[in-house]
Amino acid sequence: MIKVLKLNVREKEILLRSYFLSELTSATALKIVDHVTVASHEARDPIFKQGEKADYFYTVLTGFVRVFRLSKDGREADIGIYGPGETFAEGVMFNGGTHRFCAQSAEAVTLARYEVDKLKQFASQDPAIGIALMASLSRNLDQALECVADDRLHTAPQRVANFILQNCPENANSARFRLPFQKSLLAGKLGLAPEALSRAFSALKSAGVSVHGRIIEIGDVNALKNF
Amino acid sequence: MIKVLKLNVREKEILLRSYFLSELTSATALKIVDHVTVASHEARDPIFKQGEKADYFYTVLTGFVRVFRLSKDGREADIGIYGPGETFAEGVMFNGGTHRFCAQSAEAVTLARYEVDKLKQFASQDPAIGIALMASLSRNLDQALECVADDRLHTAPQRVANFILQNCPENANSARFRLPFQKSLLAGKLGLAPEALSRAFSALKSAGVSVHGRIIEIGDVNALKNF
DNA sequence: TTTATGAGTTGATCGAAATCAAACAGCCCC
DNA sequence: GGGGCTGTTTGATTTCGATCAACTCATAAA
Repeated sequence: MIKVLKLNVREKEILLRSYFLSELTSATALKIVDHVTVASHEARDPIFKQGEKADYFYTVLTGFVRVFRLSKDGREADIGIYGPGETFAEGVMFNGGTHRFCAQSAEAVTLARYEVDKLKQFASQDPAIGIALMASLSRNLDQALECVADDRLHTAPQRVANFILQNCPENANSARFRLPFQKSLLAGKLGLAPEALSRAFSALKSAGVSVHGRIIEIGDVNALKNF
Repeated sequence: MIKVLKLNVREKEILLRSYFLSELTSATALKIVDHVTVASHEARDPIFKQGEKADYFYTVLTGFVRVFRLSKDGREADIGIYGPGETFAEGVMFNGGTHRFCAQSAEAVTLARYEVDKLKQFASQDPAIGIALMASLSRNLDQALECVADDRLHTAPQRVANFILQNCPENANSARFRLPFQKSLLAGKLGLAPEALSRAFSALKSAGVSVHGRIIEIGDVNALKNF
């Protein structure tokens, strides 16, 4: 079930700090925010499906969104998980206006929706808007390329180690953090079956990683880097 | 060995028809072309290396370029092969000015080089330039996401079948084309070892595909789609 | 307290592709 | 023609992760 609303104050705050809009002067950002609508989705709602006409692209305000390809035989492959402040599906502004992937709320989410036509119009008037969109596209492109390289070079435990390291403060040698979403979602993001993720965590015990529910504890960050 | 030159007439033609510049009015495109330099590389020359400062991004004029991640232990994973008219490494305009991947000429290539600073300046003055760059980024993003999905959903023979189908005319039921580059390069692009590509071609014989050197013949396009 | 439900783990098996090794084909050069 | 050199193929083996199935654990519902 979707509810569409205008932004409240808190949502506006989040949006202005998002990767996309934070690149802009506040005057410009506010002009865009004025044309944004909010969509709320319950857990596991479809947001859009591949093949559908694309009228919007999105920035996540709260929750996590799973973007995936659905194959002919019904299997799904995740191509990205997007959280608060991240923008997804901006590609539809240039690829003929059709979604090439499916998107689904992993849990209850609120999304800011940008109208494609409106944003195109804005971008054609103000170079700064195009540049901010480029930065967002570029960020997502880098992540996708990183993902391809990671898939092709590293084993399951190594990919999990990488993910953990991305969530550690840079300098400390021991750390602890909480997974922001379900393990099954992380598995998909890393291109693994849930069983493989579980086994990968086991394998990382020897490198000083311990897992209690969603809490990950890292005993020795350097050991993990060399795994 | 690199030689840097100004564009000749033929190269200018190719460049104006490239995915990036063809999005622009010819006046705007010509203004950009005026600031482009040409770099020629022999086969297997490094073009840039990951970690290097990035002063340029590129459009291929002739030949093919291989972009890849080099891992700590010296293995390489391709993240893209770029041919005539395609633009690569535009991401460096926004990711802090450092190359995150290596690029190498697969064979003798000529490249058009755009100065990052100059292009940023142009983009901040003329919205159309930003939009053209976005289209290029968007194209490369789509390809990268497609690649992730393909890797994760399909077996080696299926990925090869997909590649072949992309090179077939849409309607005909039998077709024939010539690989534009070495099989080992194709293997890398598809995330396969050369041996696996070879075996994948063998597996596709049963679907009516025959291979003689670089010539690929497809007997039954529909059979290939259902492989 | 039971029962149900969903997430996660553990075990056993299977399959796809990497790896290692060797044979083979084309091609340029002497 | 013979000798490299490179690219490709074929064969044997191994490894990683998917898959299927059973089981644990926690939480919610009855």
